[in-house]
Amino acid sequence: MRLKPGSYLILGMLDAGFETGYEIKQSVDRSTRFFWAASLAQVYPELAALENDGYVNSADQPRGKRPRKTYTLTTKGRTALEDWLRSDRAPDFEFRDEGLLKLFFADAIPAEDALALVRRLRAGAEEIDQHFRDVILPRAGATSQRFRQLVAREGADYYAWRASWLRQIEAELSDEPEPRPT
Amino acid sequence: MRLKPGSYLILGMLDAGFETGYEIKQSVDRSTRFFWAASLAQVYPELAALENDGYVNSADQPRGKRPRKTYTLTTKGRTALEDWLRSDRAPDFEFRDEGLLKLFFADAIPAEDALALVRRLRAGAEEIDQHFRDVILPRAGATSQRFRQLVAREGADYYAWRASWLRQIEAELSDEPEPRPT
DNA sequence: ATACTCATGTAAGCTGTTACATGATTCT
DNA sequence: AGAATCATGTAACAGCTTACATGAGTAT
Repeated sequence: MRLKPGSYLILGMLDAGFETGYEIKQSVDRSTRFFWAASLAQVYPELAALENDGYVNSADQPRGKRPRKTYTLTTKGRTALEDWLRSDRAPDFEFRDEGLLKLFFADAIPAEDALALVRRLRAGAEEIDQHFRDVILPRAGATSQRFRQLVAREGADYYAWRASWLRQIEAELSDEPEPRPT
Repeated sequence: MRLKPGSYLILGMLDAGFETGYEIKQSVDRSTRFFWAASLAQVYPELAALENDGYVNSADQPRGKRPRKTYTLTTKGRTALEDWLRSDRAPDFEFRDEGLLKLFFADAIPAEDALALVRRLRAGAEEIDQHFRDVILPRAGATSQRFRQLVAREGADYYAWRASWLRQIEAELSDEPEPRPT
């Protein structure tokens, strides 16, 4: 099996000490989701495939009567993770940002509607910025993992930058009220 | 049919004056690809579906013996585009950035390998930054579409910001050489 | 001549999503 | 008692990619 970025996400989370599919998904939602998301329906089959190919081992560790399956990296899995981190293959990047797409086409609507669009995008960016400052940064500050903190700061800085960029556009657009017909 | 962001991408490109599937794909590769990409095998069937549902009309306009099919927006299509631009439904955003994912897990490898990773990411960001300055910004400057210029500037500023962010991380990591065993 | 660009499409397959299905444990 | 959280999976479908297939026009 050729491993894809999502596979490495799981190997990395296991290496970081998360043990079950459920925990991995939680951790993803709390940390990597802004640059790499995953759903449970992706995590469970991927764990099974990774076990099948010898990258991870599993053990049944029920809590009471609630079934629970913990996974650990095999040597092969750990090596694969390190090789990926060291490889210089150009990393995938794929951004799908519907907000920017709308902005790109905003010449098609009247200036006041375009201004409203910018306002909505600005509000959205501010909300995420706030979330980073209230939730994600403090949580990252609590770990000792240096790079995890770094990446959290990157996200925070990006959304702060984006919000301020949109505020500026908004100001520019507001300052030139469209010429009203007399 | 429920329209997805990719459908609006096509409606927007037609509205902007691009006429054929081939031209739309070219324009996407030159402009929106950094925040919304599309492949030809996506564009052609989507155009057919949009025509089927009355959002666009097509006409055969061969160039010599080379077949060529041009599309134009119908009133329904133009209205759909405007409604989308005006709607306040929270826009999709999905970032998949393998570089940041690697960085996030970089505590798993020795400091010097992590530094090499940062260097590679920095070089990648600088390359895209350069591409924006050499190719995308000048091209956008040539249009009269204000928002198109704005979005190009956003992309350029983002990659410039990202490159400088990575340069700073690189400097910080370089300044603390790992304690060598005596 | 040869390679590149213009131009349109199909087929097979991979990836990922939402919704479905189930049930135990803990908190209020 | 009821809601939220823990926990694991499957099924159907949506969306997109790569590769295939074809051919005309243009520039070197």
